[in-house]
Parts: sequence; structure tokens; C-alpha cells
Amino acid sequence: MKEIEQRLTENGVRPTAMRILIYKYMAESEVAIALTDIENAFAKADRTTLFRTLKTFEQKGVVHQIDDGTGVQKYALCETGCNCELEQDLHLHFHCNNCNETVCLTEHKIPNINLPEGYVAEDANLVLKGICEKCSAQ
Amino acid sequence: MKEIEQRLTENGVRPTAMRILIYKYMAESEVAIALTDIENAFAKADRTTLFRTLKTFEQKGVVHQIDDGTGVQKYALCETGCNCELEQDLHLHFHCNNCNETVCLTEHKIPNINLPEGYVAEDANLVLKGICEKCSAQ
DNA sequence: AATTGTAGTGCAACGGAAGTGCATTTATTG
DNA sequence: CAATAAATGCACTTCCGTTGCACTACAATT
Ligand SMILES: [Mn+2]
Ligand SMILES: [Mn+2]
Ligand SMILES: [Zn+2]
Ligand SMILES: [Zn+2]
Repeated sequence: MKEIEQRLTENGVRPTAMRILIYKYMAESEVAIALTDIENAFAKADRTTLFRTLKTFEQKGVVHQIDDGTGVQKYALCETGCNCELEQDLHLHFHCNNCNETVCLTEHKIPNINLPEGYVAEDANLVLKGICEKCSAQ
Repeated sequence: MKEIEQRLTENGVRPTAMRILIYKYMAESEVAIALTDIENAFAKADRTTLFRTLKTFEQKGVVHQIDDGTGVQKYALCETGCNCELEQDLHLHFHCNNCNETVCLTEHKIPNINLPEGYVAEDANLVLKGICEKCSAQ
């Protein structure tokens, strides 16, 4: 609990009750989280608050956004000390076509790509799709 | 004109007037196309028709869908003989943060990635974002 | 050529998800 | 405590993708 408050404060996010709950919820999840997930988990709270919490978290580097190709924005907590802005720090994501869950593969960085003359890369997104660990074990 | 009809027929798509026009429009474009682009280009035609044309094209392997992270689905013609379904045939895409256009880099295949035990990849999407050739030349 | 069936097109409406303006509540600080 | 700033809640909007159903054009069949 205290660690969460500290983590948020460190990142310049005021640790309100709601924010701590959302952080906790995300920390306990092994998969990337969509706004609707949080909405379902905290039915009493207003969507807007949850939405803005995610945006604040993102902006302050508490979470990173994940575009897994489903058309729904997902989010996951950043590693401590991660620097999502840096191109090197970008890891790949895996989306399971079976259970529909998306996970961070933080160990797997996006390889360097040689671009044609004139192209300057600032950011990258690599998503693999297929069958996840859990689903293939069954 | 005749080539377009042939191409469509080959792929099991009946070459209606509208479809030929849309194909032509996409062939003349150097960048990936969104539904709204086509909508603007063919204001007389109905959205639904254009939408379904794209879906038909996609399903029959005439175009491939591109998720460039903007939240808007884009499409581009497939290379002749391309096999989008095959994992090896997947090329990367580049989205320009300046002009907002997305291009296929068909020469640049997505590199092979070692996944952790249990994960089976069936598909992949790699998008680089930054400044494109045209924009960096100015 | 008329009939029948199928595929394509148009209109209208729906639904999910992201986002915004503004009022209200809660926290901070002097 | 008053004054101020930040967070939350409600209502409403926009954008995009999608679907149901009616209508039309086309192709095959008799
Ligand atoms: Mn991640
Ligand atoms: Mn492409
Ligand atoms: Zn799975
Ligand atoms: Zn550009």
C-alpha cells in the first residue's frame, strides 16, 4: 500500500484512493488492461475518472499504452525505472487469439530495423499474435 | 483497366464498376488508405458499399489491413503473388508523425522473434513511427 | 425474351469506445 | 478558517466500424 503511494508520488501523481485502487488492480493483473476492464472492476466509480486516471498514469510514466490491434486501448504498468520514451526500451507484446488477452514480454526488446534513406524512427510497436502460454498448455 | 478486372476476377471478386474505381484509386495511392479517404474520393457512393468493398478485397487477398496505431483501419493493395497469411510474408509499416501518412515497406520483412516457451506466433504487426522520407526532405 | 436467383448497392440505424465541458466535491495551503 | 487547486462525476459528443433490410443490377436458366 505504502509502496504504491510512494510510486505514484515519485512520478508526480497524487495518490488518491481511486488511483491507488486502480494501480493495485493493474499490479495484480498479469495481462494488459482496457478501460472497460477497470470499469467492470470498479462499477461505482465514473468512467471519466477511470479514463482520466489512465491518461494521467500514462502521461506520468506510470503505465504505458498498448495497441494490440484489437481496436481497444490497453494499458500495463511500467517496470520500475523503465523509460518507455526511449526507443531501446520498447518491448514487444503478445496478443492471444484464443483467450484474447495481451501480455507484455518485457524481456523481448524490439530489434533494430534498418529503414530506407530518409526515414527516421522515433517509436515502434511490435505485436505478435497467436496462442499464449496458458492456452497452448491446455 | 483490363488488368484490374483480371486481377479482381483472379481473386474471386466480381469486377463491378465501383470496385474497379476503388482498386484504381488505391493503386494510384502511394500510402495506405482509410475508409474515410475513399469516402471523400467517391462522395456519391454510399459508405456501406465502400466499407464492404474493402472487406471483400481483404477477404479475397486483394488488399491487406494495416493497423498503424492511429485507431483508424487502413488498407493497401497486396503485392501480386503476396501471401499475407504466411508469417514470412509480413512486411513492416511506417507511420509518419508529421504528415500522418502510413506506408508499406514491402521490402522490409518482420524479423523472426524468439518467443518464450509455450507461445506460438501466427501473425505479427510491426509499425515504426517517426518522420517519413518526404517530410524529412523538407 | 421472360423468369428466377444471386450478388451488389443504398439507406438508416446501432454500438462501442474515446474524448470534452462544466458543475461539484475533495484536498491542499496560506 | 478562507482561498485555491486538483480530482471526480454527469451529460453529452464524436468518430468509426458494423449490421439489417429493402432495392437494384446482373447472370443464369428455362
Ligand atoms: Mn508492455
Ligand atoms: Mn502493407
Ligand atoms: Zn491465451
Ligand atoms: Zn510524413
